[in-house]
Amino acid sequence: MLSLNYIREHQQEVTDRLAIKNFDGTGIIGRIVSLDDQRRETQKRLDDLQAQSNLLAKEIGVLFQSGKAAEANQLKEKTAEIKSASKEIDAAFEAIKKELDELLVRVPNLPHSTVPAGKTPAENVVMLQEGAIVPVAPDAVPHWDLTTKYDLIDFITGNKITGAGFPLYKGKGARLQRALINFFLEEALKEGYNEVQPPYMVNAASAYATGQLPDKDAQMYHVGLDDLYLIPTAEVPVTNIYRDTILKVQDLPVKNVAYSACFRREAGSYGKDVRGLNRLHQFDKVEIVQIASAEKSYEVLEEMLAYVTGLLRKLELPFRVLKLCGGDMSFTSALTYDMEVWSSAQARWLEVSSVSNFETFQSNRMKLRCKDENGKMHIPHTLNGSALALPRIVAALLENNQTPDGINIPKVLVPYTGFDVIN
RNA sequence: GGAGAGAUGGCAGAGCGGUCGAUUGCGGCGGUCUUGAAAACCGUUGACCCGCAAGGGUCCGGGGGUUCGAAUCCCUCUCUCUCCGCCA
Repeated sequence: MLSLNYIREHQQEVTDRLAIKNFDGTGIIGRIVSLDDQRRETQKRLDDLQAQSNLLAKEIGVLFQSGKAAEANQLKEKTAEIKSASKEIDAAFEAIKKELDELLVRVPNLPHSTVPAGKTPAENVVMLQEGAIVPVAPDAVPHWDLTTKYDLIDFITGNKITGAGFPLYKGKGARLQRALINFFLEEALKEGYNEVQPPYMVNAASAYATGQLPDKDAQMYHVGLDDLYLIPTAEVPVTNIYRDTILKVQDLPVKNVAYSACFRREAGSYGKDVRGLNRLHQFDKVEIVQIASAEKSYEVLEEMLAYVTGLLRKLELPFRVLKLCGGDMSFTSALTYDMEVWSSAQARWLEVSSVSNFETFQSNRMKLRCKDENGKMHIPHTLNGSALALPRIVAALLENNQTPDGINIPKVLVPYTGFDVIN
């Protein structure tokens, strides 16, 4: 979330920048500032009463100990008055704080100054496009036919076991998944990331901290009996490692990588978007997460971007990099790059990665801070990116590499798959 | 799932109704000594909120209660440990 002080001191700027994200902040920002004014004033009154009461309690203690019970009892009456007065003010104080918190967590992050305005994905800016988009043979088929032809993925049985969006990977399909996960993890290790295996369910506090709650609660699966959420991405548990912690500034940047299954309800999706592997309720992803100093975070973002595009090159996939426009950015992000690969048989771009800088938005929510050599506190920036999400990579690999004799596996993956062709 | 014990500062660990934000040890930081280091010795060392400051307030797992006053008493939740049961 945004810091209250920043909102107070830059009301107009905040409202203007939120507008780039298509968020109308005119009402809510004013309300937040006025609530904060009330909060400060109420707290002052409460603190003063409390100070009086503390003083009296001490006096009473001294009187009792020196045997002056009558005087002590006289003072007690005074404290009763203070008590009932502070009770009322305290109730008001709590109500103010509650409303303030509820509003504050609903304000999106501010977009970086370079974020282009725009309302729809069509207004995202193409930063880079690489790899030849070679037209495939006229008889090329989309991946959902290839997975059936080579018995790689059984959507029907997945449907029976669970429902739509929960595919069953089989044989070389399953092995290809495992190979990709290993490849992505090994590459991240070479890049200096520390591997972690996080829980796949998180509590509400964690989901709030990274910004999935309260904004996107309908996107997550919720386990009602235990009040836990299935993770929509490893970002949630991995970033929450650092919730309520104080890092040393010299330990930055912190670089973690995690493989996890991801679960998303994807309510409202339909049509060609959900065909085959294009959009699933359960999918696999390797996620990189960094915590960096405010000064370095945009360098780190570029470095993460370069790392992800490097993976796509190694997989020999044509790709492009988009800088998201305000309207297409997530609630939490200050700047996001999306990576898309070309899916030849569908003749469309598929998003396979999204790398973002959240600046202090998540750090503020989760009370993540770092201390410098002089003991001064700073708020570090959090960043993350998919490196990479599997299903659409698989879709593109299958479609782009299909030949009449089978599907060729990129050289770099062969040590991981143990086979170089699917036929 | 059953029985018991516990949750205090970076860590260990006192405190069990009043001057305790908290003894002490370790660790960290600064210094003395030393050619340098170690050892020894001295000092220092939590976070948050309001305030220009002085200062005030809050925090001893979370929430609630008793009391003039709670780290200390009561209730409740969560978590941890030990034993038993079950089990990948």
